[in-house]
Amino acid sequence: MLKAADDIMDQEDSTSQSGEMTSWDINDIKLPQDVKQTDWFQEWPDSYVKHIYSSDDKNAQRHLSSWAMRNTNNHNSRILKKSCLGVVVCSNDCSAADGRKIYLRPAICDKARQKQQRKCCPNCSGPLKLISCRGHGGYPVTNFWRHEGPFIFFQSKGAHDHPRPETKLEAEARRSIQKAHTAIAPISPRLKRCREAESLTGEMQNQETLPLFLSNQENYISPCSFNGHLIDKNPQEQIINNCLSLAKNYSFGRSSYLTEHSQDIGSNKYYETCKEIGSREHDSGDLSGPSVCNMYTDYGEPQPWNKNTALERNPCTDKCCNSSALSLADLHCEIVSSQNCMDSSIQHVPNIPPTTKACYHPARPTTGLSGDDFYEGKLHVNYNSSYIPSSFYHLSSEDPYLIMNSTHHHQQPSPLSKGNEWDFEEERKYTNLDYCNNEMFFSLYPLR
DNA sequence: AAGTGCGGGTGTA
DNA sequence: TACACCCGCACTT
Repeated sequence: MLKAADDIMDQEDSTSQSGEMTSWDINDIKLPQDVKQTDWFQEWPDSYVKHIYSSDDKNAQRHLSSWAMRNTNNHNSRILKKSCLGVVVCSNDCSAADGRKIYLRPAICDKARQKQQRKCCPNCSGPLKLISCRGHGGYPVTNFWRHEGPFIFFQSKGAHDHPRPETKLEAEARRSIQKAHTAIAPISPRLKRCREAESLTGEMQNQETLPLFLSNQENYISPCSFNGHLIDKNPQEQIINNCLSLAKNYSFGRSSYLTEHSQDIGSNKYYETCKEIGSREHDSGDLSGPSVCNMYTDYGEPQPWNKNTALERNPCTDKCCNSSALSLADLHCEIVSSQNCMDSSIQHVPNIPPTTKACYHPARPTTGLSGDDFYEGKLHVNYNSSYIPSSFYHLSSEDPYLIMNSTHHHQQPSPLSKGNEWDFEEERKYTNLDYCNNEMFFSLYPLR
């Protein structure tokens, strides 16, 4: 049955994302060698798809997926096989205040997953349950990875029949948040138990429990440096620093503009506004803070469970933008208190509505940020050509991202700018915006 | 602690 | 034979 289904799907899916013929199967003795174009990494591969990634693609190297995939032994050391674990939901089918359901990421480790299912729902404290994936003839969807020369071949079999769990990043982020929160605020044993559950499972994907770490600056009172160096080293500030680090990694680029004008993303208006912001900050002469590059990409096709995807880009044009140059220096933040950091000053930004699909441009160039950086949440630092806060472009509207709500902006001189002057045109040159035109959405949202 | 990859082993169709 | 799945181990994060 599975074989028959696969055969049908293979026939239907004759081309890959980049247009390469996919008349191959992961089990073929010989895979295509004359691949002219590799695919962009797919964060949410679904259905019977095949992709050919460059062996330089870090995400592909690590066989990453935002689905919760566990290793499956297929007794073939040349082909790595992974199967989907599904999604963890609340047995009570509870909803958050905003109506959204709880979709937690199953722990990959068997032991951790068992432990996870003994915990309670972070929303209603009800029991959690694991919805197994049965999208491949009643069995879990399987992903196959095979490294062949300069390429990494990927094949997915089956269509996920369950909602998307939170991403690994989100799960990790919330674990950290929860640890911080737990450390800051003493809690009741019951609440503690639930928070432990949240730490294990990641919290629900809703606006109540995925907080924004950095709030309006008006609320801040005590400063801390934030480029890996804390001014104060007391535990509370350590926690705050962690909190901010997460925000740094996950939230940059979620500017208020982006949030408020998501419908403009990808438009000339968006581009011009971003440019204007850059110019305004330059004019202000405030070059002490970081510059943040917002790059919105959304090349994914609507998914059954969520209509937006991230990290799905076209590689053919990406190279033209991969030398983006921006600087990110110290992030100076001010914090009212640890509690405010975690609670009152925390803000959620609504999901970017489906209107962002308006910027779906399969053949358009995007950023030079690799998906790898998204997963790692680290910076691209290449003083030859780039210095990029790299997690910024993960702007999948599905995810309850953390957004930096910044009303004051700093700007750090680009290593490639002339002296201390902000030269957007120069920046644009280095970032190949002329090539990318307005496909690369570029904004500067320094933080104070 | 959890994630990841590998590989031995078993059960089923 | 192919596939799913369990388990333990080693290594990484």
